[in-house]
Amino acid sequence: MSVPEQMVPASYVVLGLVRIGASSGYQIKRAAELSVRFFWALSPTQIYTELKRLEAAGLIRGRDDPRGDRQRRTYQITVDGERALRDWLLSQAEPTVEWRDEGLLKLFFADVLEPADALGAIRAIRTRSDRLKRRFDETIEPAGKTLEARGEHRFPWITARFGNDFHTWVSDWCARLEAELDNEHDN
Amino acid sequence: MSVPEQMVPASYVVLGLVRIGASSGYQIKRAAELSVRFFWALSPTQIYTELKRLEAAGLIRGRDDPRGDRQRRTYQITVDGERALRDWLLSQAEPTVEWRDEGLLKLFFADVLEPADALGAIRAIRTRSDRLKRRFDETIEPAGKTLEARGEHRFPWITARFGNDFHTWVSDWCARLEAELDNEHDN
DNA sequence: TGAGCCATGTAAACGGTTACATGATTCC
DNA sequence: GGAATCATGTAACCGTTTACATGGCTCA
Repeated sequence: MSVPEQMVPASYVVLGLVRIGASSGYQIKRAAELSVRFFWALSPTQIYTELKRLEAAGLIRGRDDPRGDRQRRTYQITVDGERALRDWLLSQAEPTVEWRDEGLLKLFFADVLEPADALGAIRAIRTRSDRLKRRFDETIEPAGKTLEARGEHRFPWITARFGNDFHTWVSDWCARLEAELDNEHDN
Repeated sequence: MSVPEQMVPASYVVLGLVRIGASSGYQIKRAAELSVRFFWALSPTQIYTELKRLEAAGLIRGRDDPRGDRQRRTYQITVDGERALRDWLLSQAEPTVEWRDEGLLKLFFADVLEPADALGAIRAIRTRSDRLKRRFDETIEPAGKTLEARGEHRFPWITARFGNDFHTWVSDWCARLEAELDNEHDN
């Protein structure tokens, strides 16, 4: 207990998902897929190693909880874990952000291309956001809404709305730029 | 030449920046800081190793070009390099995107906090975007505008406007949400 | 009976960052 | 004379992904 342990944001994702009800590694994997994966991706490998580290640090407590002959280990957050989660949530340092977008990279270098192909670079970003927006409409927002309707948590839905609104905004921004450049070409 | 070599997006950033006029590693570092760094960060280490790899692959050609006694190596893109850059720009695969945002993560878990502290999580995202928007206003957009005014490239400016508009949008989205939640609290 | 999901991991590789080192030039 | 900038790198580490492996359960 009170083992300091180096915590990275991914640690808090796993800790937080255990806190709000995902008890096994597999459940965390599925919950992440329906929620945080668009602004913090987690691989199964990472989830299982993080669970072991959190348990060693005393922030979660695990027990073997098989379903028939199928092995399973479930976890719950400890008092130390609650405190660690709150401390992180309340920490005043500017939250880190990292964005790696091949689409914007291609847009940046689009001067190298013919005008028609440069337009393709914009369209690629728009198409991608349209696809991702559909994911938010069809699965991520409904999942958040269900939680909210059950009176459990509201911020998962709010965050899903952010993702949805963001992709709508990107799509519109691209459409406006395409129209602008199209117009030039016609003159 | 025509060495296939494994190219990652970072390779194309370096190749592209050489293409549009940054000739030495240090110049690439500075150019990246004023342009692509917000949607694809590059460390100096990466730049110098990437330059060597690109040269070994025949995509750029380098020569020692010291300034006085101060060493310097400058590069220019080759015909193979031009083709590799165009092939990447024209590739039809959906452009990759990766977003890791500690701010949205904290928002997602904000149910754990008191309403007043949850509001702090939103404000943190807004404050960060306000700061980044200032960076776009003060340095990144002007740098792109200068290029455009000189009739060299227009897409660096367009991309800078995307970044600027994006942070404006995020800030507004957060302000609306804060107002919404504030209103609840008053009732 | 076989596909798909539930469930948990290990080993190796990968892309990228941090810390550090060196030395010249410019400009106040 | 000293700080800031120009200029290039190496070694070690870090977080994450990919590929792979194992096996049980569910349901058409």
